[in-house]
Amino acid sequence: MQYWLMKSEPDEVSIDDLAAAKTVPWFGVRNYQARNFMRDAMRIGDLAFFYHSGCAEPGIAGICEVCSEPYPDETQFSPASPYFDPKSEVANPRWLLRDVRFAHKTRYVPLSELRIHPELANMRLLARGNRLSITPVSAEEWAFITKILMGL
DNA sequence: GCCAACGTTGGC
DNA sequence: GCCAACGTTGGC
Repeated sequence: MQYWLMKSEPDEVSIDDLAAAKTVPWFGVRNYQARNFMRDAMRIGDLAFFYHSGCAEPGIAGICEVCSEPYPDETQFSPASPYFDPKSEVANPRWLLRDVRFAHKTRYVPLSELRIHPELANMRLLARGNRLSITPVSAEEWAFITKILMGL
């Protein structure tokens, strides 16, 4: 069992959108490292913090659960999509994704609050220059953040 | 809108 | 395989 943090722009898919849809494909990832996490490292049942990025106050908005095996991201083949990749072939898709299922909406924990805690100093999300949209979360970090969520 | 940091591309 | 140029991410 591995833990993750997955970034989504709330204008595109927010935690409320996920709650309404129950399950969504994690489309639009166009970074090989993030793709490899989805393709190779994730397992069904893994839990992830659902993080709002690219908004006024970025932060953790909820928890979701990985609920499918990897399969091709349809948007890579759709010329109308901003995620269209003309170099990807249907027979050999470049971009794979997994479905995630809504688990909980949590208290909103802003990035600025995460940065305060020395316990989270080594969190991948907080590393200087980090741009990965999917990052692993250690069991210790997961437990600490979960405690923060319940404690306040 | 700015810009630091990083990833990708492509010429050599 | 190097690396400069370019594009993107994402916080501020």
